[in-house]
Amino acid sequence: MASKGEGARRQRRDVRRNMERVLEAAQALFAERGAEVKMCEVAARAGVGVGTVYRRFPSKEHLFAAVSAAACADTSLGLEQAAASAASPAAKLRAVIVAQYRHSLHQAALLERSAADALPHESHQGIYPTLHALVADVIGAGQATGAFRPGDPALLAAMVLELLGPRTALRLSQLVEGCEGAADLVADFVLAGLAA
Amino acid sequence: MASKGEGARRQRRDVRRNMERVLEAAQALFAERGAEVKMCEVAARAGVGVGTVYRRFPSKEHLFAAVSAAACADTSLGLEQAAASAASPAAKLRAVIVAQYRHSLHQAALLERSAADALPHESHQGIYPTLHALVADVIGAGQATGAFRPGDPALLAAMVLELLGPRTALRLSQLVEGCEGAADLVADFVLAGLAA
Amino acid sequence: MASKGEGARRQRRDVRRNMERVLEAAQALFAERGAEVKMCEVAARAGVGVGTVYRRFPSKEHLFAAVSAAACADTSLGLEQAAASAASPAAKLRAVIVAQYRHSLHQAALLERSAADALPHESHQGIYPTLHALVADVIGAGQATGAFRPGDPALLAAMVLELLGPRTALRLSQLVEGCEGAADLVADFVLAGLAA
Amino acid sequence: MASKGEGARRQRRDVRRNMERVLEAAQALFAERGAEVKMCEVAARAGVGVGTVYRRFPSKEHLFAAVSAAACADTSLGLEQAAASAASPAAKLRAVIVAQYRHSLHQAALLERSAADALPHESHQGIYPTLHALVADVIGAGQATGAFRPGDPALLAAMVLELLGPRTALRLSQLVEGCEGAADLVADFVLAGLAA
DNA sequence: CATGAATGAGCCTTCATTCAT
DNA sequence: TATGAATGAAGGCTCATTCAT
Repeated sequence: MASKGEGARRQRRDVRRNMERVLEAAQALFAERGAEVKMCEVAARAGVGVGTVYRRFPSKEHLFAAVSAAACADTSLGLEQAAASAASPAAKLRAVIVAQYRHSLHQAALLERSAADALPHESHQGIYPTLHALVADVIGAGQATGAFRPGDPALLAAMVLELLGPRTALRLSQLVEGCEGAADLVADFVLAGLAA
Repeated sequence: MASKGEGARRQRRDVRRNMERVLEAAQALFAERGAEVKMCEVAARAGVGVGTVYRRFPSKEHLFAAVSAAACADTSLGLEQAAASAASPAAKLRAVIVAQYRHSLHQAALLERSAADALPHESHQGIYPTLHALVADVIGAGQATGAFRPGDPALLAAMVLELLGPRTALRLSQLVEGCEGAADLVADFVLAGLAA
Repeated sequence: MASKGEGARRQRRDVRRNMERVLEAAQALFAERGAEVKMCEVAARAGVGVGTVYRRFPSKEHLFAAVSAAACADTSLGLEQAAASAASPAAKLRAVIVAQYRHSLHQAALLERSAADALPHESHQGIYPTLHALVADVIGAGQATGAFRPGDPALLAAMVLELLGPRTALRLSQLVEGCEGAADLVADFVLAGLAA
Repeated sequence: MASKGEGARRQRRDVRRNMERVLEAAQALFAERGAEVKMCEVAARAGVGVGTVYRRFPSKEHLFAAVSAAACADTSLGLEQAAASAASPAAKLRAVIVAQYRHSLHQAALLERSAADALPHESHQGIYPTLHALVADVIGAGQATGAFRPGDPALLAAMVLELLGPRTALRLSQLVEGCEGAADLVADFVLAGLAA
């Protein structure tokens, strides 16, 4: 009995480990090549059989959604912290941009809005709703302090968000050799564009 | 002889019409749903058989490239004209943005950078090289007149380009109900971001 | 009226010319590459449209059969003449072999027994029945004169025929650089094999 | 653990059985009708889905090559043994002919020279090079002992080979009701044809 | 009659998903 | 529970055949 409990516990640990490896593998591959990766590739990279992948995730779309959601949760947290760590709206905005760029580099394909397309019905919306709300809030706050020029915060935020997509982060980071530089460049531009 | 010439001429007209319908269908479908559309869908939408599509375009990739190239040529022309029609760098930039937004709405998926991915070899690069050069020139000119702040024009142009993608145009246009408004919004933002 | 008659006559001549060109083209292509040639290739080589080919030959199989039959008729004639032109059975046999080899070189794929397979139902049997009868007769005659060893002439002829196929002719001719040499080689061998 | 090992072993046996059935099916169909058989026919005859066929053989050509290679290996072995089992050149030659005829009956289309055509690149050449070398050697040996008449052994062997093709074997065997008789007939003829 | 564009059935191949072991 | 072989629907492409001009 004891040994069976042992075995069960160990097995449960293996199960969790397997699931983690699947998620890691999927995350890496989806980030690299988007939705075109084959399920058996994910399985192979995770070192498990396809069946094991399907045991946890009923379909490719579900796997994609799960990976995507995990990436979002991760990123969301970083964004909140970044926003909280700065005082002025301008500084908050810059911090958010930097945080977003930092996360983007490893998740380009995943964070794309199009990612959500993969699971149209019961899907989550990616980080963009969160990010949009955050940026709009900061812009509103900045307008209240007179630091930013007037205008519909939601609209301005939507525009700023266009500069915060993962592909954008990727491309600009390649031009400046580093995501810090890219984030700074964009932050300068955005702050100038919003300045009163 | 005369009747033969007649027939040939008429036939050639029909053929051209068919080809145009194929291109239109492909353009519409690719723009909507990217490269995932099925060839038989294109054929069906054009009102022809698959064979007819393959008669002009040896493969799906060729069709995609053709549609893409056509869209680019079209857009490029509009961009040149827009740039030429304005005097000051700021006005040029605004005109370019408006022109790009106008074209983007019907070609979202096609103008995407990713479009080029579909035909890796011997493929054209989309309008982005052209657009980038154009914007960088304008920015350089603006810096020369002291209208724009200093900074690497190529880099600044790259950043501005991120706001000129077809998906961006699409999304912002939906928020403001109209591509004119979206283009103005972006132009205001960009000009403010670049102002000296 | 007269001119119409003129036109009709001329037209009929054109028609015949077209048909001949189609047959020539088909003969050349089928001989080179067997049944895998495309109908449009035949048409192109003949300098006509596909429709014209189909006007004369209801299907690819019919065209193949026609070409094949023509080749057979041609060859058959040559074989009869060859047999008639020699006195002794041995000389006849040699003459037949030479004649067959001469014709084979331009009709390899066509003369194949497999050619008949293409049109299983209403098809002709190629030259092989004719050739077999001819050879069997000659062998029988040779046995009657004591020049050849005894044995079922039909069976011996069947065996000899295996050395007279177009592919065989082709291959041996390539080894000896010339169909004359190949035919002689085979004739020597066959005559020795049949000698009393 | 034990049960897992059991399962794995049993599964591996099933897998092998499936592969064998695929090969058998392919061998039978290719032998009957050449390269024109459809992959789904092979699959159906093997009692599996198409996917299963493609799991082992990346393409139709690969399958064809595999079947062909297997047939060749099989035949080659038999030929070597036949040659080794006889003492005099004449006996060797007869043994080789018999062996070749025996194998041919079930592999007509596969052993054809044309088989190699299916996979132009990296392909094997069928048994014919082997068989040719073998026969040429035997002929050379026979000439050395004075049993066979003089002449280029390679050339003579090429001619003899024309009587050893699978189609020939098939046809002659049908005439004499049995491959033994056919082989004897051919052997008698060949030995007479080569006799000094 | 000639033409060749159009047709579409059918083939090869891929890959998400299932299920026997 | 893990495995990965098996499945088969579906997509890209070809080519014999038809038919409007």
